[in-house]
Amino acid sequence: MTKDHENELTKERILNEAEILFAQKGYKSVNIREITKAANCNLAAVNYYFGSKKNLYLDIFRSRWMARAKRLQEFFKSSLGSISPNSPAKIVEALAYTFLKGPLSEEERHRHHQLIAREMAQPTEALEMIIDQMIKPFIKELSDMLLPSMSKDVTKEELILNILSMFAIVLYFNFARKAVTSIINRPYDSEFKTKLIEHIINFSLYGLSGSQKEELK
Amino acid sequence: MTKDHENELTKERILNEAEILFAQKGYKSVNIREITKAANCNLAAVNYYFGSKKNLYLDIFRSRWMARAKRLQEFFKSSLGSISPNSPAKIVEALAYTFLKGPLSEEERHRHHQLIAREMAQPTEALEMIIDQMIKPFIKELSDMLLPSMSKDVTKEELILNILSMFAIVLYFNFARKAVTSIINRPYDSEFKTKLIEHIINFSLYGLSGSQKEELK
DNA sequence: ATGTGTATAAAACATTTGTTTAAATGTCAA
DNA sequence: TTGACATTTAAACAAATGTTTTATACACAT
Repeated sequence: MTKDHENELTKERILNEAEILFAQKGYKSVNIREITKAANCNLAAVNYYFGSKKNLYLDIFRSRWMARAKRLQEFFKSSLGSISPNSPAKIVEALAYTFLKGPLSEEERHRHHQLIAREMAQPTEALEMIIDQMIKPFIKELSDMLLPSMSKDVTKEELILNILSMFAIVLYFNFARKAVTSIINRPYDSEFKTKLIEHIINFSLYGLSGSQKEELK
Repeated sequence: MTKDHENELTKERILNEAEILFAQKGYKSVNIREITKAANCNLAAVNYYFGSKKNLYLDIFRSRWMARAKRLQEFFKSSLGSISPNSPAKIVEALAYTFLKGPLSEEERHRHHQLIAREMAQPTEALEMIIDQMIKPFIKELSDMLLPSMSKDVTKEELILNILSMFAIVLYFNFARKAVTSIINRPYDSEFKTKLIEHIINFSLYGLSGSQKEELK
């Protein structure tokens, strides 16, 4: 097949299956034979299309992960509407909804957060790209949105720490599902996720005081 | 050397070096040759003392990680003092201090959280043990401490979610250091950690509202 | 000193794994 | 149909890796 006809079926299948496997098991634990087997193609296809296993991994971040992150940010922005300035409550609600329900399927969301969690635990070139091109700009936007509502003596750095803490929670409940379901002792189903969103919004806005007795606050 | 004399030097050295390497690079990315080289012993020593690489990994959790987790919990409890009941503020302060300063060295703390983060992303037998023997009992204790201060309509499950969110933040700032320092654009030094503790306490207690303008709360 | 069990050492082994090669197959334009 | 190029396939390769084996060194009770 010629390039013109763009039969990328094989290449696409490899990207799809490899992403699933890397998310599930991590880079080192996945071998090319199981990728090509899952993608129903020959062993040599990975090196033929991507040059190396390492580069396939990076390509997944370049072509798949980044696109999805962009989708998430677009979804977040459009779900905020055009009313500006937005209250912190609205922003947090939109964030929690976007990253726990939102445009991604359950499997996609899980994959997305598994991959980024692995990168954060053990950074490769991919992390630098993600931080520079996606995370930093997004945090900048969020900072600008939140800043008008913040107390004067809150520094930019403190604001960023607040944003990171929200993401830390979202990340945790997405990538540590096994631990969460085992500790909470209930399945990670749609009903639980609804409770989770409610919790994350409440905790991000008010912390423990959001659950405390009125007279103690 | 006989068993009586307990020359565990080699075995101990292997445990020490292997833990460092597993924390840094993950199970699959560490090979026995680099462990035994770091521990200054023969290649066969791992299989001689531990039977297999897998079992060495599990032994690290059994003998090292669990002991350290216990140390942390003891430190937390003793830093709370015997005054009971404790306010949520006191509890959160003691938690943040214990897990970000506290009894562990910087390297130990980093290792500790790297290992548990990896287990949560990709559970092995170790995670079940950790959850059953350490995390669940600790969460139970914290729940009992916090419950008296909670609003009547807060369920036990919601309380656990609150506790997990606090740990999610602590975990994140400990295991994702590279990402954090890159985003914040400052080194992960003692000064930063002091700010971090302050932030975690404030965010865990009051969320974003702890940084908002008074008139907007 | 001798024998017994422990510990260390070096080498060998069998798999696994990423990559390369070379041949075969397929596609399409001229 | 033919030639040129893209794709697929099977086989081979070299390096890495967990484990086992066999021999040697060591410590200590008898």
